[in-house]
Amino acid sequence: MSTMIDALESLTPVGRSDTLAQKVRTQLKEAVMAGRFAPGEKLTIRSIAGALEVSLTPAREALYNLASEGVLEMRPNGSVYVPELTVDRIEELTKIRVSLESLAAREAVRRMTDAEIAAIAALNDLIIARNEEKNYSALIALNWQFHFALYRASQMDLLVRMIESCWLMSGSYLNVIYPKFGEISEGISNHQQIVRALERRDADRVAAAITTDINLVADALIGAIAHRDKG
Amino acid sequence: MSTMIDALESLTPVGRSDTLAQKVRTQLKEAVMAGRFAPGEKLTIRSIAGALEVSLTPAREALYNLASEGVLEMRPNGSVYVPELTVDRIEELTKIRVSLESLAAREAVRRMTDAEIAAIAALNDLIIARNEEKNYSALIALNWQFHFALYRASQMDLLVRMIESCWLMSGSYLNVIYPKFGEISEGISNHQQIVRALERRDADRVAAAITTDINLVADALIGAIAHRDKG
DNA sequence: GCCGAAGAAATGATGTAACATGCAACAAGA
DNA sequence: TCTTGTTGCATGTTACATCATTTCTTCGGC
Repeated sequence: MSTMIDALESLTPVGRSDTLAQKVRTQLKEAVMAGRFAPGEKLTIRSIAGALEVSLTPAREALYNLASEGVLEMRPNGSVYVPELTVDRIEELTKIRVSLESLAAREAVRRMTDAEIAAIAALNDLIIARNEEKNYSALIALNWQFHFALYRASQMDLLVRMIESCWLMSGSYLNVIYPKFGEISEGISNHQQIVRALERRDADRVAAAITTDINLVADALIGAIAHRDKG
Repeated sequence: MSTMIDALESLTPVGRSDTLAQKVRTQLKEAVMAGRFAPGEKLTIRSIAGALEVSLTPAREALYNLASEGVLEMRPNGSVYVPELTVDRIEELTKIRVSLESLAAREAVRRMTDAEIAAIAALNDLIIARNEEKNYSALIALNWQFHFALYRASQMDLLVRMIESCWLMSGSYLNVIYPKFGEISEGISNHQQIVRALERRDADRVAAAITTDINLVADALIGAIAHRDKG
């Protein structure tokens, strides 16, 4: 009997084929985060519908959904644009992220199991490995997993959703700085600090290290923009 | 000639009538915040479309928009529900609000002009007056204006939007506690503290008073829920 | 009386057409 | 040449028809 239950539990939920709107949303999100759209580019409902070969309805829904999430920008006439990359915007986002992610980290420390901490430490080892291999696309994905494994441990769903929004909003910029940022040893050593502080369950140090992490990324981004605007 | 120009200048821009979707959104939002829907109630696209006499398209857009904002809750099958009022949810929202609104308040203190501070003080005087008159619906509206006049002074648009989301999410609960809460003198005296701290441009005290304000509301809400679940 | 299957109703998802609005190129007149 | 009015296209908005899925109802058998 127990084997049956195990078998059942091992089953992965049937690939609930997403709705078209969700598929469009996913594709758009990935395209934006990969920087495949030019900042300021106008995304019309019909152009998206045409490119992805769906009708206006799901295209519109995906577009407006991402706009309400802040990943895209909606102007008063209803047109949707790819947000511009400005220093002010990054600085604002950074302050918000520090605030929200520190909170999540502190709550996570209180509720985290040893197993969860070990899982995060393991993720960090993978990150170090990928960094040495200079496999930056894998590194970005692992970095996401590392941080959100921590935040999810806070057991605050709303908070995690808000942090995800922030990451999506800044995500389009991340690819601007890799691989440059990955090569900075500070980022890696700071991740080590997060893990160590977690193992000691020192909420203050975890929050401080998270803050450092966010600021390192922000500095790299602002540097990249300054470089771009100059050259 | 000058009279003609004066005539033009006297014209007021025509009130750009909102789209149907926006009107539906507004009505739904207000209904939710006024507590006119039962917690857990299912809101179908067709029922909304029928009640407001619009087609499915704007009804659907408004519903999904509010869901993505967290005001309403979307289940995996696409159905939209009015969120339940739980202690956990309120506690989570409270922590997030403290985090975000403290940040906004601190930034606001740094950038606020004397005129803006005076405007907020004036709003507070109005709040006191409405409270004495026991005009609680006006009080709720003024309280909103008071807080957001402060937050907007931070000049952080993204942050203000996020705070608005939090207020919308907790807004449906506010009417549960008024007028009970309004009669608590702590809320009023604490507002005084916010104004005083602003006038001294003491960021720490402003943030502390804001935190107190949020926690007072949260306590009142949790008390109301406990009372409801008991009786 | 309880359970389950077949059918019916409700509901969400999608496509398509018609409509309204805004914008830009273009033409006519001063 | 500059201004202004016009026209056509691009685009968002809304309604409606249709399909697929979920959910409810009902009825028959155990």
